[in-house]
Amino acid sequence: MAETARTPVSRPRADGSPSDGAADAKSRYGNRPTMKDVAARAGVGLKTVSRVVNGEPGVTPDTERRVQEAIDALGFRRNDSARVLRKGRTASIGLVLEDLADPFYGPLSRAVEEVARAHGALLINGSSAEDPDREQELVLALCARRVDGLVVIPAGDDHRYLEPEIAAGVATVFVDRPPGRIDADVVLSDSFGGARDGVAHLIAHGHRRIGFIGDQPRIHTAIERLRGYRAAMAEADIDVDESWVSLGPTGPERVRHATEAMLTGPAPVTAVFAGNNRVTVTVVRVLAALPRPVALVGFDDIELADLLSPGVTVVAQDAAQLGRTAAERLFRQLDGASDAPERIELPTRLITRGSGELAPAD
Amino acid sequence: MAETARTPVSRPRADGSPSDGAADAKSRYGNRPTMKDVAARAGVGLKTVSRVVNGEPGVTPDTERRVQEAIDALGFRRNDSARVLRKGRTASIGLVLEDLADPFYGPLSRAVEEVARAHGALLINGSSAEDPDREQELVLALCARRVDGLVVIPAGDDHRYLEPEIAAGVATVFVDRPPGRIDADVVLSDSFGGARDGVAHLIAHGHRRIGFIGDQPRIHTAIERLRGYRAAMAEADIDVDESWVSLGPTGPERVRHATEAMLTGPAPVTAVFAGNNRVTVTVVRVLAALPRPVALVGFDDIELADLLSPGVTVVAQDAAQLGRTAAERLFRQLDGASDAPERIELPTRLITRGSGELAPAD
DNA sequence: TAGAGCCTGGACAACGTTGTCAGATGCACG
DNA sequence: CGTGCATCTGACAACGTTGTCCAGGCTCTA
Repeated sequence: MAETARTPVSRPRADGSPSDGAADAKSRYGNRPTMKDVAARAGVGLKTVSRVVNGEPGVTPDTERRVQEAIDALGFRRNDSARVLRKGRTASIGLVLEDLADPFYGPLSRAVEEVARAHGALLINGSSAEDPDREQELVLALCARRVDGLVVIPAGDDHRYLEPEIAAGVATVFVDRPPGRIDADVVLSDSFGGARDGVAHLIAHGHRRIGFIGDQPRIHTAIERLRGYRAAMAEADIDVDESWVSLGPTGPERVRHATEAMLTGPAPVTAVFAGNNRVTVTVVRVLAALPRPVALVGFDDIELADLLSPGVTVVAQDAAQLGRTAAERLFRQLDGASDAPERIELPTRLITRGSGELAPAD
Repeated sequence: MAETARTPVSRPRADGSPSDGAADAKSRYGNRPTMKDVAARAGVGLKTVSRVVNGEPGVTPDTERRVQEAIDALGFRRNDSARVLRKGRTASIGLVLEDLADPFYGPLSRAVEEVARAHGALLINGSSAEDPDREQELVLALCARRVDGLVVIPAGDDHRYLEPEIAAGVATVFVDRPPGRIDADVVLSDSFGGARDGVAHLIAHGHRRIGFIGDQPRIHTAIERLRGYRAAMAEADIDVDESWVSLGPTGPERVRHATEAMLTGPAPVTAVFAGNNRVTVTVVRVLAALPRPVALVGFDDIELADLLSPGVTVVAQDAAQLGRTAAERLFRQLDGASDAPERIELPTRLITRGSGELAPAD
């Protein structure tokens, strides 16, 4: 399976230097040349090299050429760590999300990256795996790196640990879910409204026994979407049988069981509202194996939803727009705007494809 | 759409300090406390604070408590930029890929992150958008940050620009595609073998006129998969009509036209081999609209492929394993291993779901 | 009780860069 | 030929941290 190439290549450490015991800082980046080295080689002062490297004015073309030659000859590259220490801005921002492998976060992450790039900043990101402790650990690690700003999709519900950081000037924007116990900018999708519209859509197609399967109640969007569900039901004067509602982890097993339970319970549902993309995927699988059709509306769009039969009707949110909006807000903070924290809510969009328009089976 | 919260919050810069003209370094991180400040407040020496912060031995419990109190009171957080400068290791690695929003790269990126996390490193990533210049720009920016190592999914085909960096000790591993004109570790999927198997599968089901739609010929995997296609055809003694082969950008329009062209050409194909996930999705859409069934095997698995009718038969590669292997190899380099560069090729897996087992329509 | 040895704590330099400021150089002009 | 000015250059300190090394106080034993 694994074939080894033959050609050897020059490696660092290949010389006789002691492998690790190097005491004080020497030969640490494999002896990278510094501006001092460049200056010595070019026969100029340190600051002149700095000027050339940073394109500052006040260097004669001839001097500049000499410096440039020395840079090329030595393979010099400016050490941005030192630069950061001196200048105080790192030109990097941190993104903490739940799981990079979740297709919902790919476009969001990419959008944040694009905005960062437009502002000349790099993106450092990490996944919290929906674990509040890990979220905090990650956020604080990013703060220690002195990222200029943070975009956070919170896993926890208490962000007071961020207060000293924000006070110290770390720009912070929350996305997808609001922060807990602190006041900060946040960009959300309209979970409540989206869920209410989706459920109302099912009701409009004749359903009255409608199930709701959502994420863990710890998570803000789960609660909001459930609230939307209840609002739609109440508006239609339908009493919600609590066996129709299930919140919990979004792993396939739990969702499968929950779905099957409400399909076979005392008051079996004729339609299901799925609380997010992961739930939707599992519910689609369960429903596909059933003899009778059950209507479905899912929160979040999913790829290929249009090609299933029936196509999956969804309440779509624009992940890229969420990321873009948050990042832009972040850079506005960094550019010195000191508006009061704002809560921005983006609308959702109902996309009908068939599964939500099925009539009740009974 | 956007409702504004009322509550104001303490902002940095809210004080009377001049907004920007601050000359030399002062009040840059919003006046973050340093170890010196902590030391002064606790009435101890600078180094003692350092010891407490880093959990080094040699501090009496009483002193430690005093220091810890000062830290909490001031909201001190160690400045890792300075630490990096002093220590020479940044405990961060860079990941350059094509597009974070592509579902193929989500799990890969996540796997790299997990390995990095296990080694106490942060992940900085960026998208090259399949542009060689942008790849180089990103890679060099990461090198300037002094990342300890790089995982690169190359967009370009000449990586000599990395030679000085590698020589200077930046660990480097390429993934998914091999580097150009330099020798370095690389972790690949077996594109050739996978494509050959997939096409052979179609041939085994009676197809002889088989189309191949792939990515741009600049991209290594596209070439390898095409080579696999040709190998399978040759093994079955089938002459390839060049109208059956199409390489190019993987946007929906191009792929749609290419597919339609080979379905209606002089020697219309009865089956299509799709060169990657994006191509597959578009081809599925085109084929779904056709009256007669056309067989399809795609490279890369896609979500919900099992729920389409017919299910989509694919040659699956394990993106997470790709990322994990590369990252582990990277950290082995960082731990001082100085093996010769290796080329690791991971096997692919044919997953039959229906679309690849359709008989030829004519 | 004196000496040896251990433990704790702190002064200091260094990491590589950039801002400040003063010195050096060259040129034009009187 | 000397002065004044503008331009170019470099010495130096500082950013916040950690490694080295030594001083002082303590305990323990002979």
